[in-house]
Amino acid sequence: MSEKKELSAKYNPSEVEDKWYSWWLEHKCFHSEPNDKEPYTIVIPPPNVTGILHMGHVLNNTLNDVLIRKARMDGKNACWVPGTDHASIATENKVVARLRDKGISKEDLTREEFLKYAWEWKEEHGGIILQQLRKLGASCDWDRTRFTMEPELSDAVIATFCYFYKKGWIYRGVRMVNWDPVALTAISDDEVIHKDTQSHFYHLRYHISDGQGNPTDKYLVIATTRPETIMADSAICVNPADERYHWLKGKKVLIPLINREIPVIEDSYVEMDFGTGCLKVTPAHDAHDYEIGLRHNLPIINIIDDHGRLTEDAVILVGEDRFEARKKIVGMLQEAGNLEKVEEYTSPVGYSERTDAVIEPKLSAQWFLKMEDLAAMALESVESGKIKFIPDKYRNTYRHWMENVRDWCISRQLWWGQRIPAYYLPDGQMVVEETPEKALEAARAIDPSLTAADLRQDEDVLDTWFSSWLWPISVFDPKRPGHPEHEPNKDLAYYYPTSDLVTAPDIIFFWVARMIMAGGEFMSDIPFGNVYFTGIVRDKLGRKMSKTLGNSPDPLELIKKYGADAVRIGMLLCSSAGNDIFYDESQVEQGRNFCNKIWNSFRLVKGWTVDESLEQSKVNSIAVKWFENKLNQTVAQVEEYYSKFRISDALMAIYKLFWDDYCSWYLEAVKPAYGQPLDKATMDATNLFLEKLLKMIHPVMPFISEELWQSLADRKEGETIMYQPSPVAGPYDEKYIAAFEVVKEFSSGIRSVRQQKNISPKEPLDVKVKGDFRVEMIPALAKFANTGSAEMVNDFGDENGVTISSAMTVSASFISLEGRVDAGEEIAKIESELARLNGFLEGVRKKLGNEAFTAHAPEKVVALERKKEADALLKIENLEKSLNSLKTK
RNA sequence: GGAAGCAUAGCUCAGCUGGUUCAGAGCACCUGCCUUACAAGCAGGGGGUCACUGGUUCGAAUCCAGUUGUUUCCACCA
Repeated sequence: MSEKKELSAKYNPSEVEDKWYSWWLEHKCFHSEPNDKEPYTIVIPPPNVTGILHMGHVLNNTLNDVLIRKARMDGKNACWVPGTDHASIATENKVVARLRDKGISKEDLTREEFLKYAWEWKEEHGGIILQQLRKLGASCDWDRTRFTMEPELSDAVIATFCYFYKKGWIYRGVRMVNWDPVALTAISDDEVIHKDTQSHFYHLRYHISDGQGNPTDKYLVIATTRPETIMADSAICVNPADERYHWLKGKKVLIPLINREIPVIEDSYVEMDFGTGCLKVTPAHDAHDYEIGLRHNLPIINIIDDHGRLTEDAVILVGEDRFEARKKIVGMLQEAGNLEKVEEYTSPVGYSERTDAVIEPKLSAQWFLKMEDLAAMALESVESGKIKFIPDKYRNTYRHWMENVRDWCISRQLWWGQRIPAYYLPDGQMVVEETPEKALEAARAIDPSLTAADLRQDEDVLDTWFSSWLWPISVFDPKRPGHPEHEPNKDLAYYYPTSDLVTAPDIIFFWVARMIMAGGEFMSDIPFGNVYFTGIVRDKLGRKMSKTLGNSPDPLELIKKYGADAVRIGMLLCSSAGNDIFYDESQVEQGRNFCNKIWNSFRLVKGWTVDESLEQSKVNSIAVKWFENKLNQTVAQVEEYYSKFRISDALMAIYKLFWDDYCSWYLEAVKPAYGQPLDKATMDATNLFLEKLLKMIHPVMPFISEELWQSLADRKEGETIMYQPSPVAGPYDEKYIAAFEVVKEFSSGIRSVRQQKNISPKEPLDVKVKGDFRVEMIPALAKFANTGSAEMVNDFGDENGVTISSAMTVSASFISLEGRVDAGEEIAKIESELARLNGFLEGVRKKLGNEAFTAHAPEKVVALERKKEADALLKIENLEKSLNSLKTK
């Protein structure tokens, strides 16, 4: 890597990124094996196998990579396990859509044929996202890549199902589920999104029956948004306290159009002041109605099929789509005189998160996992502080959910996923076993005459989260889930529990909580120590990034344009934990500029020559000493930020250290005149500083740091910055740093005077300094501000022969510039400063004069006030002298 | 409807157990500069009643209450 090449004035990331990523892979830099070091483990939140990298992934994986690279440099055995999720609904949808394009309908295929297509498609298109992560610089241990549906992990899922079934926690039940008529599956409550939807409120007349099934003139009015379901009505319900409807007691009414007779019942569920106070009860198509139906033993009449079409049982409009049927039935009701009025109405309607179809409440047989005990344990893990959430506020959300948890519907009516290992005997009995062989064995224990062909396996597959919740365990040892008696293998014993989890808050229940449950159940231990919740990436206007809005940039394009390091910086700069990220390309631009700055600082130093005979100048010695202190101070600060997961603060501290302190002050201080050599001590110090700085930026900017680190010195074969120890914070002298700060401020002040007075930076200025200013710092001031003579004086004023024409103060130091300025202007300036100071002094004195203050406030605070008073007095005194000397001129 | 969080410069956010880190940072902005590392740069500069109203306190951006705005989560009325 040491070929001498002219370095370009601009950093070119694309040249170095691929080079180093392949180099890292070649040298197995990302691979981890258990050893005697402390492990640091992260499992990736597995992206959908068919997913494409978006900005959310960029944020999440950048944070993961920063943590893992930092841990690696801190000497831990860092292991980041990558992988993908089979995402049953999303993937099956994609496969179905793909087949449709080919003119093939899922219904025409057998399960086996469909799965063959799905696997083919997965092999072809799956895992693209993992390739994309490499572009970002993710240092995953690719040898450990897992897929939630690979055979071993599927076995783990099946074993887990059997385990809980045998424990009695998995049961089959008829429940009102959220049916997605497009995906043709039930989805969990959490996957339903309620959106306010503009619809209509139809007021319908139900005539009272004469007892013979004939309508009378009397009628009641119900209000509904779903008139197409009236054929499924089982009753009309009113509140027993509603006096308006007491006359209805014991009456029967007729369903319009089909004239079926249904009873009027009473239930306090009905709100008297909502709608008309009469509710049509449709147990098959509404969750609440179902509950009422159960209470009152009402028949369940299902008139909507899986596709959302009306069935034979509807009597009318058979075969029509539910929304078509709604339109038509409204016309029919109107014609029949049953439509009293129609109101505009906005109500929340459930949509499928995956397909955006309107959810149809549907009664069906589903599998459930009891949550009570699992949730109690998972809640305790967080409440007790064993697992920390960052930011802490998510504990509230978590607690609320855990205390109100409902049983988990784990079955999905899909093919892509782990098929439920329940086998039905011809007589309807059921056995649950891990393999068909074991199932047959169990079945034969019931009926010895049975053969494999007699058993019918359940058609449903398991919810994808039922495999993801095992992830922190199964990626290491898939034999453990479902078999807590199985001795953990070497990997699991070493890497579990993992260290930190970085994920988005919207899957806190889907995934985070359930991993905690699985960990507790199968490992008797938490799955991770810290959970860092990222925000949601939004655009500048605060909108969620989405495909339909087209406001989501393609991360790969960004990487191509700005470089991966720049994209990482851009993402991190605006990401405090748990807050949403307002993404703006200008942040990535800032990242790119930073890369370029680093690059050029390297170019500068690289161009210097050393003259070993040269003594180190005073300026250089000051600069080296100062920067060493400053560096140590910043390292300590950065470590503290990391320990609190304040990644963007850590980055900003490093950014300022590199750019402001190192480039703008340190390098400017030691920079030799053009073509001049540098002394060896300073050169060595500079290289050492650069080396430390590169190590500090490596976790956030892996590529440029490796590139420059490799060219900074001759490296041994296979050496990489990835495994260099993080800089350790040495002691630092805060007073020295503060003294240098005064130099910086005076330098800025003098530059400012130059600009105002149009004095060229090349023209030396004479200055006098008084006060706390450290004499030894004068050479630094001279270099920064180009002072001709700079000397310390005891006092300003004519008696010392010093003419004051411009004065400034920094802390308790004063500086004067001679004969450069208009006296009137200076007088005005000083007078306004005096006024400000006197006001300040007055405030301080008032405070000190307040007995309540001096009596109650801690001594330290009072002392501080007294110091403020003294400092102000000193400043005032000096300014007044300056003023006098100006006025006497 | 229930719960939680947030409100500080044009933007994004720091500001820990009230007091020199108290009004900050980065970006953006304005003014000079193509000064031999970098115009993706350098130097300088302006900008905020800390949402509002009360309270506690010697002292409040910070603690308490209320108001307004906002975000998220949960539940959902047919």
